[in-house]
Amino acid sequence: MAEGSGPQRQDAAKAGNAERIERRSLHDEVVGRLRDMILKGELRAGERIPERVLCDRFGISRTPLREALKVLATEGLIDLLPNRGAAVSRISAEGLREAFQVMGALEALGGELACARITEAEVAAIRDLHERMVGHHRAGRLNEYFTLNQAIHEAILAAADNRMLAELYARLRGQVQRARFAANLSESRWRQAVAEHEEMMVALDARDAETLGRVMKRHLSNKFETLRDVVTEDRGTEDRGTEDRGTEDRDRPAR
Amino acid sequence: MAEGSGPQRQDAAKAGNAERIERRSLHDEVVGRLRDMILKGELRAGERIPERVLCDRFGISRTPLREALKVLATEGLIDLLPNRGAAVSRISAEGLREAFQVMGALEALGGELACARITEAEVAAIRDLHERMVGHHRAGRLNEYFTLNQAIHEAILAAADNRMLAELYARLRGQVQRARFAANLSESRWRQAVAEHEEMMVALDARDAETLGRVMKRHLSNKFETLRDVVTEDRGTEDRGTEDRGTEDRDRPAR
DNA sequence: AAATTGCATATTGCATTCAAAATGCAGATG
DNA sequence: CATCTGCATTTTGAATGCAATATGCAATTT
Repeated sequence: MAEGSGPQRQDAAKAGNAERIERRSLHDEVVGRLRDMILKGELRAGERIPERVLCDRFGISRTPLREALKVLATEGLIDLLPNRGAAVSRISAEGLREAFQVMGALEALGGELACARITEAEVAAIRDLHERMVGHHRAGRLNEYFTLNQAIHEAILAAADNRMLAELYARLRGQVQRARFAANLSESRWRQAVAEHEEMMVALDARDAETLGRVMKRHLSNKFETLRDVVTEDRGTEDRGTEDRGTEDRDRPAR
Repeated sequence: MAEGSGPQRQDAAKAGNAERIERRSLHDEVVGRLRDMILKGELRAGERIPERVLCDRFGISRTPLREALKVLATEGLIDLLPNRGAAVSRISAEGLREAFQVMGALEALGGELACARITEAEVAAIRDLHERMVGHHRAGRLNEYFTLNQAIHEAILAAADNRMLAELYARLRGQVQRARFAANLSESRWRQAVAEHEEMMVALDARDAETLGRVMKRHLSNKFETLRDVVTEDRGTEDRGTEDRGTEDRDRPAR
């Protein structure tokens, strides 16, 4: 999507296409792109982001970029230091705790609401996800486990039929996800998590809203406990091979 | 050193701001001002906001204004229509329900967390607020009742010691507040609300987190029920197709 | 006469430009 | 030798200008 040559965007000029023409404005595009970069760890926590660098990278002027930065600051992904530019926000252990508490409440709510509305088919789909997830656990496939784990939570939240809830949850999850706690997960914690998921399935089958909510909340709380041990030093980019520097220094633009 | 004021920043301090150093950037200032205007109803829901008008009103150029609009759009207070400007977002009955569900979960969480951390002095302060609130109820002073009511909820949330929670809650409350449900409150509903607050105090005194959370959640749910009746009566179920038919001056509850 | 089309105007999106603050460095000063 | 001060450079904050899209009106067509 990085047609970085010209600021002009001529999209979908072809006729006969009855589809909706995708006309995202530049700043919207930039918001999405930057958000991805931060969430994927391409921009590390604490890293300063000179406007010029991003302008060059995206091939746009500073105006839409600055608008995008304001949006991301509102979402909490970056910090805007007055007259000193933007920096990828660093999530503290304290902030992590707070986020997990809130996410726990939101998940619990999602579970409760889902119990009231979910269809048999949706439950069946979740059960399928669950069983495949358990299989991955037994086989020790952590990555696949996490993918399905997340899919299950998303499916429950989707069944809750509350856009605002889903949106807030997604935002918090985005912030938390940067901590990358996935890698480290002791066998006992993992077993515990799977056991909690079993409880969740039972409650969901019974449409027991209160129990489901309570279990999910506890589940999140335990998730945080797991994570807290890992974090304390919040830089955990394991899949980016580009870790070279020490703690925090901004890199030279090098252009 | 250089003389103080340049030709820039002509009437940034229009209202006689003799406060701290004007360290706030223009767009920040504008965000706050616009948010207030929307929350206070000076800009009505659905109203289009031409950039030029606001630029003239604030005496600034379009750049910081546009940055502010992006932020407010992220907060959900305005909608940004591509190439067609901004409009104050209209909260639907559906959105209201969703917001109250989420707020209920957040309040419940706040109550639970507060039970674990709150000090005796804080409880005493809340009890004082509560008793004064009950007095206002008995005397039929609705406005004073609402003020203290809000103060109580805020105090509990503050005791929860979770900034993220407080921030999210404040944002949702802002959105909901625009519906102006305060005015109408039947006697029976009012009594019920006070009774729920009594329950809350009991649970808080006992530091019974689970009960407090449950009660607060139910309290919010009932609050929504009250509000829903008012809203549906106010304007018929928010048909989203028609934007402005005779919108000269509707819903000004004249409080 | 109603609907459609073409043009003029207004508004938005983005780029560029200008001003102010911050940062870095060299020289002065104790 | 360490620290402070003044200047130059860099970077951010805000304003203006230009191109593209939308809106409104009038003339034309059926």
